Amino acid sequence: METGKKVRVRYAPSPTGMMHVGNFRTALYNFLFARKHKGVFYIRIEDTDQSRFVEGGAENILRTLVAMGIEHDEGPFLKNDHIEQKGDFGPYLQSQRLIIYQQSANQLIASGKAYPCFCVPERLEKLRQEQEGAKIPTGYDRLCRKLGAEEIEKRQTAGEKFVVRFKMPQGDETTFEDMIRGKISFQNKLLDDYVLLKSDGYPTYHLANIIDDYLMGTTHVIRGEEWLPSTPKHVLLYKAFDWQVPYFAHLPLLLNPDRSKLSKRQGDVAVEDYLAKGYYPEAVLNFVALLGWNPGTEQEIFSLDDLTKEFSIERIHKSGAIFDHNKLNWLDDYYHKHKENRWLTPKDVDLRRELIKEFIPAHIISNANAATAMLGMIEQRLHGPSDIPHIPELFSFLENTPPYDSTLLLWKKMKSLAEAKTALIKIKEIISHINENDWDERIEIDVMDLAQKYGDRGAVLWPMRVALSGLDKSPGPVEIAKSLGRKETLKRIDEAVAKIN
RNA sequence: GGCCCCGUCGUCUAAUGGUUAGGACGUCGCCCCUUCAAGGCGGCAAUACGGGUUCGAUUCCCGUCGGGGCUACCA
Repeated sequence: METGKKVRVRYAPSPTGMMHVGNFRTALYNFLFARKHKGVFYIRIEDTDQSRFVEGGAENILRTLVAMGIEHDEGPFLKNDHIEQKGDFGPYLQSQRLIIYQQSANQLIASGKAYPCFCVPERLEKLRQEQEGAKIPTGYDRLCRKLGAEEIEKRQTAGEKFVVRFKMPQGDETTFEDMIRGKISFQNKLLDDYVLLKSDGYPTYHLANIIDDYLMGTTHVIRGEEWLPSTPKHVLLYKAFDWQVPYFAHLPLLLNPDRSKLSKRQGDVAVEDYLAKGYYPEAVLNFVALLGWNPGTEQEIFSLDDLTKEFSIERIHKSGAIFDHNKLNWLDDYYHKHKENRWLTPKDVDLRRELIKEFIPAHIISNANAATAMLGMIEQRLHGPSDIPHIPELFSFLENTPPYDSTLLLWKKMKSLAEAKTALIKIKEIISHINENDWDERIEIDVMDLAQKYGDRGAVLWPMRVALSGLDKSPGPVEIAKSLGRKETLKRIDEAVAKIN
């Protein structure tokens, strides 16, 4: 690593809507790297594509970062839902820096390292099709590179639209050192005269990114692997400006189960989606941090502080990692059971519980005790937030007993249904004496007491459970009775008794 | 097609020349037990393939195969 120079890294999202989990991981690793080296972590918004502008996109990203507990030192911040900027290298929104890019592009033209190109999109499209048809590599044919100063001026004054292209040096090769992958080189002759400035006056990513990384003092560029192929273009641009090239680290991609780049279409990809579903931010962060990196120990649970202490760029992997929901669910469940280890979610706030509440039937919600019991029962048996939408199917027996055969009421150690009937009648007798107000506390004591006296607990508990749920597999009978309330419980037992004749 | 990157259980990964190739998730089985779930215990499961280098390769080199990314006036 460079000696003496203070580390400055950034997260530079394009505000196109939601925050992709892969982008979140990039932000997290940058954050961790900065903290680890006592450097600066700043945010820059790369809003140079007018066609992809999304109202509120930048605000949304900032909000998500706050929700995930990732704090930056410089850049845009949200105050009362409005963006304000902090730091000495601003503005941090590229749309506010247009003049800088334009001047830089002109400077490159003046020094002969870039040139205006008047080729219209239609020509470029046709060219590309011809190249594909001829099965030769696609790319700009450098037609406008040959234009003389006179013609350029003539066409510009005539008001012809143009872009500015980089004059790619021919021959030789460009090599750079990636902190994760080592030395990588590309042949210059295979590189395109790519566009720096678009005809609408906005810069492309390549131009704006390099200028800003330089002007904002970026020491290390930590970004996704999808940028690896364009890195030589970036290196050459730095050199054209005679600027020092920063260190690069290209992170392995997050993958779909089929190993393609993690994308919408194959499930949720936005951090906001997971948060909205009731996942704990700690679980998402812990999970994502371990995709492509680990400290080499057998530790699985990491707080943000742990990560800050342990993180090292040397231990980042080279190959992509599949986003496996099973492990995310397991981690989420861990944080659900170990509130004390959560560092972000207020201990008394439980989004997951709020989401489950929405599935409790109206007639139950009016009975506070029953509602609490049902909530607890459902909560305990879910395998993760992804189960929440399936509550209606999973717990449909709470609404209505599914049709079931009376033989299901027969406990495996019983000889005849008459025994089951007797047991049910005894259960009914006992619990019908319980006062509505004492229901919650007495039901368990009385039922278990009866089961104990029977000598064979199953002889009481099995028929009761089936009577209440209509299922061969379900939560315990007492749990269900509490969730159902006194009236419904008695009704279902009566129905079961009536089935046996 | 061209360029670049990658390749340890199904998944996330540990082990960078010498391990019975370790852990976690999932899965399967057992125990517990009123069913299920939970919990406890245990099992199955991997170095892509072929050549080298070496006394010895998961580890270093080459090739093959496989996967992915990029190939825009998007980032």
